[in-house]
Order: sequence, then C-alpha cells, then structure tokens
Amino acid sequence: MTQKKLEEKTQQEGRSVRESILTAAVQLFAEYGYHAAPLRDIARIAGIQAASIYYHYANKEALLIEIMETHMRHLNANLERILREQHDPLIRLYQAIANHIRLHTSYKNEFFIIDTEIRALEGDNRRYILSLRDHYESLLQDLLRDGMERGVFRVSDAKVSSYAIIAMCTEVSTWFRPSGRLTVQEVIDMYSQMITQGLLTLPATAQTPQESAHT
Amino acid sequence: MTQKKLEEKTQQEGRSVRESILTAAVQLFAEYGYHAAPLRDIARIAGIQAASIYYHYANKEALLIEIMETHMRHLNANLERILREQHDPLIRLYQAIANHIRLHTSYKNEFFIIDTEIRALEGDNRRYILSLRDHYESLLQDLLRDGMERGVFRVSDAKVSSYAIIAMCTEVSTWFRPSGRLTVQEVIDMYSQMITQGLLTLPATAQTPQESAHT
DNA sequence: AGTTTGTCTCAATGGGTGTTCATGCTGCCA
DNA sequence: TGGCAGCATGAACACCCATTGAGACAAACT
Repeated sequence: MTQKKLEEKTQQEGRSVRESILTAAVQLFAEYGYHAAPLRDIARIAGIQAASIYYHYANKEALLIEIMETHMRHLNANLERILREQHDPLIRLYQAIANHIRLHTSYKNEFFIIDTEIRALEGDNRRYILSLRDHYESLLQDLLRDGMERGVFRVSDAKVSSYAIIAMCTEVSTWFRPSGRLTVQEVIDMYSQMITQGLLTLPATAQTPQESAHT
Repeated sequence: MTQKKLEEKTQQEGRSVRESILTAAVQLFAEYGYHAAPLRDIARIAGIQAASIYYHYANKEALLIEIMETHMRHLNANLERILREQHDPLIRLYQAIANHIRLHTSYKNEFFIIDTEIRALEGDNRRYILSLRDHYESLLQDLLRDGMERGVFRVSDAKVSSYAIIAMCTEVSTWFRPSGRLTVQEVIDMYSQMITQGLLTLPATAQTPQESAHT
C-alpha cells in the first residue's frame, strides 16, 4: 500500500490503527494495570486481532514505552520552554505548576500509567524512562535553587521541595474530573497558592512546633 | 499441635510461618507488583511450598488485603488518637504529618503497596480498603476545617488541601532511605514547614501571578 | 497480466498462573 | 499403642498469556 493510499485510509477511519491500539492500551493499562491487561482485550477494543498488534509494535512492552516516552517528553519540553522564556522565579514556578497540572488532567490515564507502571519496565527501557523523569526533576530543582539564590524562595532543600511539589501536583490526576466541582484553572491557582504561601494565615514568627511531636 | 507447642515453635523460628509468608508477599508485591509476583516465589522466600500458603490464607488476594488493612488501620488509629489528645490546630497538623511520614518511612513497602495496588482488589475488598482510605481523608479534612474556622489556617478548600498534603507526604516512601542524607525527623520538619508556610520568603501582598500563565 | 507490498488473521506453541486434592509427616493425647 | 490435629507437600488441573509463523487478501505498481 502506497503512502498516499495510507493517508486516505487514515483520514477515512479518523485515525490510524496504530493510534487505536495505543488508545486502547492506555485505557486498559490505566484501569487494570499493565500486567493485568491482556493483549487480546487491547486488540478487541482497537477492533483487530491480537496478532495484528505485532505488525505495528514489537511487543507489549513497546506499547508501554511509547505511552510513557511521548508524555514525559511533552512534559519536559514544556518546562524547558518555560525556563527559556520566563526568568522571574515566581512566574516560572506558577507556570511550571500550571504545566504539570494541565498535562496531568488532560492526559490523566497516560500520566497515571507513567506513575504506576515504571516497575513493569526492564533494563534499558526502565533506565530510559527514569532518565526522562530525572531530567524533569532536575529542571524543577534548578528553578527552585535559582529562586532561593535570588531571595524569592525561602532557602530549603531543593530536592525534597521538588519531590513534594511533583507529588502533590501529580496526584491531581487521580481525583480530578473535568465535569467536577472545580475547573483546571481553579485547581492550578489553589495548588500554586498552597505551594508558595502554605496553609497558615500568618507567617509564624515562632517555629513550627517540634516538641511533643511523638506521643 | 497444641497452642503451647505452637508458640514454642514460633519463638524458635523467630516468627510464625504466617508472618514469613506475609513478609515475603510484601517484598515481592512492592518490587514487581501484585499481578507480577508469582505465589510460588512468595512461597520460596518464605521457605515453603506454594500449596502450603493455602493452609494459612484463603488465596492470593487475602495476602494483599491483610497487608492493606493492617497498615491503614494503624494509620487511622494514630490520627484518631492525635485528634483526641491534641486540640491546637497547628500541633494537630504537625503530629498528623509526623504520623503519616513516620509510618510511610517505617513501612515503606507496605504503604507503597497500598498506594499502587488498590485496583488489583475487586468488589467488596476494594470497597472496604477504599472506605479506610476515605476515613483517613475525612479525619484530615476535619482537622483542616477546624483550623480554618479558628482562624489558624487560611481558608481554602479542605478536600483539595488534604489531597495535596497526603500526596506529598505519601510520596516520601518512594525516595526515603534510612541510610540516606536526611533523618525521618528532618523530613518531617521540612514537610511541616512547607505545608504551613510555603516556599516564599515573604507573604505575598499581591496575588500569585495569574496572568500570562498559558503560553 | 503478474508481482510486490502492506495489513491482517487463524491456529498453534510454550510457558506461566492460581488453586485443589489426596497424601504424608510429626508430635500430642487418650 | 492407636488415633488425631496441625501443617506441609508433590502432582495435577484448568486456564490464560504473549508471541510466532504461514498464509489470505487487497491495493498498487510494472
């Protein structure tokens, strides 16, 4: 089949078979987990036979990798652009949070898979996806450290802070519903406020209580 | 075998076979995931045959439930005690954070399983574990709402704030190492400060930037 | 026309899975 | 001494899985 004909067929079906397979995989990996999602079910949802998947992908793991790589690259590219275009630490942080939450709500299932199925990968594949995640973390850490040096952010452990920010913003994907009570923008502003200002009404002059913590 | 003799054997072996099975299950569920952890491997680590597991547990899912129930109950019981014994919102919050992080670092694997394998449960079991989680969330939300009413915490969405706090404190279990750079106590204080005071040096008189968020 | 190329399918393969069951062993008690 | 309860086992069962390979079919090219 020639390229011209292929594109016609793609347009005709609305999207290529390859995409149908990936969409089905996202759905089932997110719902049941990678290991509990049979290739046959993915094929059925995509409207083909299980064997046909192997024409488009090398194996089951290749589906997982493509899902993870695509969206991790997307996340990284956006953050890199923000760091390139903005230089005020507070605006950078806000936009980083917005980027993270927007992608994690727009591609709920995909990012949920990234968060829960890394251990299903093996060897080089695992290392590769982890390197993308590490890159994202270090970009955010650079942002935080720069803000601390400029006196905008309180001096703290940039690594730990980045983990905390990523964790809370990532988890939005587990409860957010587009039809729910809050809009994405509202969630972004809430998280931004919580991350920058915390929960207290007044800046504590005294320290956070550290006595009698343990009963 | 009489009860007395059973206990002797237990002491002798250091712990009962039942516990060995559970310990092995925790290890493998955390490392490979519930579905990817074969019962035969669990048995081998516990030093018995796969069939022997069925004398102690009804099936594989029973292992998962026991792990999840034990530690969710533990987490809840501690938070309930804190709310009973403490009434200052700030101390309550600090101790809630400390409790969460202490358990999530002491029982890393167990809580990691709770967070990632709920979808492996079915029907009533799933509902039961989810109800324990919901209970924990509502306890924390009560704590936050009370603090807001008393003017200690900035008024915000208690639900969303509780999700954010839980998410960031939970994720500690994925990176914390007892032999690492930070002690548990240091981590607790960092998170407590970040949650209550945020990242900024100064309380922002102006609003968090909301313009030009989207590129 | 015949040939090639892209796409898909059917049927089979080989291996792994949770679980069951009949049986064996061991120490206790009557 | 015989029988019983607790515990463990090896072998089997029934199923499900990812993957493969040979072939079917259609469209496109020569």
